[in-house]
Amino acid sequence: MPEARAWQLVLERIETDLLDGRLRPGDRLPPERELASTLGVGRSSVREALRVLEVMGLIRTGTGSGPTSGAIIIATPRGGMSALLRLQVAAQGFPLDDVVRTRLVLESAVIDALASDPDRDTGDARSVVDAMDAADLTPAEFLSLDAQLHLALAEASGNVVIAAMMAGLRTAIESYVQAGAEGIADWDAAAARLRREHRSILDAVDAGDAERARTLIHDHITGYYAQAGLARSHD
Amino acid sequence: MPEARAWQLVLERIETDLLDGRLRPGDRLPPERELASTLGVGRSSVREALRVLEVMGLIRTGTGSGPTSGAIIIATPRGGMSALLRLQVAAQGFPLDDVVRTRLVLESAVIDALASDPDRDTGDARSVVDAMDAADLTPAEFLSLDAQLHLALAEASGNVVIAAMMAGLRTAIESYVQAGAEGIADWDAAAARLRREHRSILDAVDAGDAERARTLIHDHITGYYAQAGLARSHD
DNA sequence: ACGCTAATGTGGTCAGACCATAGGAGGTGG
DNA sequence: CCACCTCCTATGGTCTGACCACATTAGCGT
Repeated sequence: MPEARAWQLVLERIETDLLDGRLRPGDRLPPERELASTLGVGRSSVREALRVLEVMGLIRTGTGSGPTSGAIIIATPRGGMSALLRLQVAAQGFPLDDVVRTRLVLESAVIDALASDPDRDTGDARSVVDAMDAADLTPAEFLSLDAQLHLALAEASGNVVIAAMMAGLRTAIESYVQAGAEGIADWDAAAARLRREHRSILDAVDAGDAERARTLIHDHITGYYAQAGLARSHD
Repeated sequence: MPEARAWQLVLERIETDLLDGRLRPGDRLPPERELASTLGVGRSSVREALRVLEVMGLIRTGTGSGPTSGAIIIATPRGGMSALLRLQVAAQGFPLDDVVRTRLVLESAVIDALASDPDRDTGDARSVVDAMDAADLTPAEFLSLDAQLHLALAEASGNVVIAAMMAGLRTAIESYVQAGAEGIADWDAAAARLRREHRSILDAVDAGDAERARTLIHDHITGYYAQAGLARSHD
């Protein structure tokens, strides 16, 4: 039954080491050659496993010598989630429509949690909104700040899983959002509207009006996708 | 500027081929050796990229000859999402608590969507609930069916992104759920309660009572985690 | 004590070899 | 002509060994 492929063995070993606490964030993995001989597999198999961990955001690899070299546990979930969602959308495993709807669900949850949390800190989000007032922003720059804003809100809600998913969903549809922006006739008017909506949402959140904030964010997102020609016939 | 590492080049090539429609689900990738020579990289670099795609659920590889051999685009997001979330939880990138809260958000959204959809089909979910009535189920079997039930609901809602995320979140905390079950003193009573709650939820959904269904699913999940000793102090 | 240089440790990559497997081609016997 | 068996071929899976690039460190010479 030794069906397990060599690289899976490496992956499993590292996973159990993580679960059992033998490996913790910040730790360095053994050198590839050592891992290979320890586990009785070839170095190429070790590398395949490490590559997976790297793309998933669990490790960072560095050449050379010293404390920053080798494979280090970092556990930054953003990159991995983005890569996964982007590739799945590209491969048509995730319909664009479902991505947008999922974003709507998560965004609503974030806004709801924030508005209901008396200890909320929307300072970062306010800063981004202020930065979006600059008059000479290109659509690309504006949309980049928009992504930052929504991400800042997700982070302020304190749920790293949701924040990672939001970042990933946004990345996955980034090129489509970009393309949609170019199809908007009066960009300045659209941007002005988005600015107003952002402030309204933040005001509702800071006022603790969860219901109003939820409605606003819903309309904000569906409105944009409708205008950019990305939405289907859903609510 | 040829900073890109060889395997990233392979990954990018495949991604752009997907985005441009040169590769579609069901298609076969060129053989590893051919890809390597085409892109001017070594075969091991190609393999590292393919390994990433495989773990993310984009391709399936098969040895031998014929139409089922080679790397085939499949785009089944479940496996990739599960692997990512499981590893991130193991590496402490995702706190268990946030995973549970995210599950709550998604599950509520699923139930809400189902209850509000006049064309809903909860037949699969009903079947699983019926199967859970078997008297001689071990806790492990019972929990496995429970996972199936929640997944069936997610699928019935028609959003594959949410379904994949739910499956992944469940996988990520599977071992903890399992451990929690063993710590429950009166398992039979707990299981009976879960059965009742499942039926109540399905009844509310089929009755189109979204609000009641939402409340029930919330209490269902938080109740279990509280009993299994997995929950923190949140609502 | 300082500064340059060589050695060392590490990931990144490639080339080549071999194995296991699955299908197909082609021969062989009925 | 067909059925079966055998060998060939294409493919992924793995290992080994060899380089390279890079960053640190040890050691040497002044």
